[in-house]
Amino acid sequence: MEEQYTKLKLKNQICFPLYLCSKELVRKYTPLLNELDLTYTQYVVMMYFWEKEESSLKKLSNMILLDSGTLTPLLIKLEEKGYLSRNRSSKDGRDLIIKLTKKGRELKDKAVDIPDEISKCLNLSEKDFKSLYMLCYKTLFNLEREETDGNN
Amino acid sequence: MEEQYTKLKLKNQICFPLYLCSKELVRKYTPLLNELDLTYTQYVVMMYFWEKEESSLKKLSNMILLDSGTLTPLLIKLEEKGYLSRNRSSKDGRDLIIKLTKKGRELKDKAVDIPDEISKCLNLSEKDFKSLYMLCYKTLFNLEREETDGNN
DNA sequence: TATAATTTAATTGTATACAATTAAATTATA
DNA sequence: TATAATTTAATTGTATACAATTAAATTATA
Repeated sequence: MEEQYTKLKLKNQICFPLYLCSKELVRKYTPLLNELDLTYTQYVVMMYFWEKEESSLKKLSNMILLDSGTLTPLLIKLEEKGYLSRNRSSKDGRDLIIKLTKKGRELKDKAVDIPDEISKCLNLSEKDFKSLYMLCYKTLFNLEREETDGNN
Repeated sequence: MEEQYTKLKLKNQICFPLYLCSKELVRKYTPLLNELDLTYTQYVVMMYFWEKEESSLKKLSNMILLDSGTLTPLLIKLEEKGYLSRNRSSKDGRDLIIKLTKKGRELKDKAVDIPDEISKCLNLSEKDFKSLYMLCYKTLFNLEREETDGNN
């Protein structure tokens, strides 16, 4: 008859292992990223710019799902480290244009071994890796869809 | 020949969707938990105590993988809200014994619908839910195993 | 048994993360 | 065209999260 509380048990939550997984994985990155003087979120931003070279804050924000409240101070730090530049768009004075600097581009070479190091810690089969990957994106898609869905 | 940087692309990271998934799922909880005057982490702690009624900080810490630096201020807040009590163990003065209060126990009834609300947002099939669940715990196990493994 | 080593929680300092608000610039419209 | 609405980034305030350190209590050992 305790049935009504079953769903509240920690072991029945998906959020809990997801949260732990993400948190502990980020923690694995920390010692590797310390050598590049980056935090995990800064690393995500740098990965974005290693691919894109240049982007507005808005585009970055939409891609990595972090708002200006998080990104503005973080980007200022990356600018201070010399990895990025921040300038207003001449076309639209509201937009902030962020560019990878030479120093930022060079950092990529120092980061190149990190994915393999992490893979070793993860120790997942190709099949499991792909399943987890797909399920995360599927879940993310479902969660984001609700956002714009309105109230149905 | 760009091969060496392939693994650094955001779309090839598992950490990134995991991190987004966890973050966005936590964000789904926020409006529901606001009604109970809880944050997500506070909710996790309360779920733990709804099952256990009583625990030391050490046991809680081992279970939810958060250290005293995070938990001490959080538990103080939950104590101030009247959901938990905090007292030193009489057996071992280093241990902190945390107990669910009557008010904390009553909060459980207000939380009982949250799991279903979240399930709706997640919108995963039984099969996908179970896969994601297992993969998260498997990954978590692998990540934690490394911790005690030493350096092999 | 006195001291060293260990264990446990608390504290300190830094870095997100985000809701809510503010400020500036642009676009839409009366 | 002047004003209202919208868009964008920055700011403010609160709450984690964690590494490193400190302080108190207990346990191990010389």
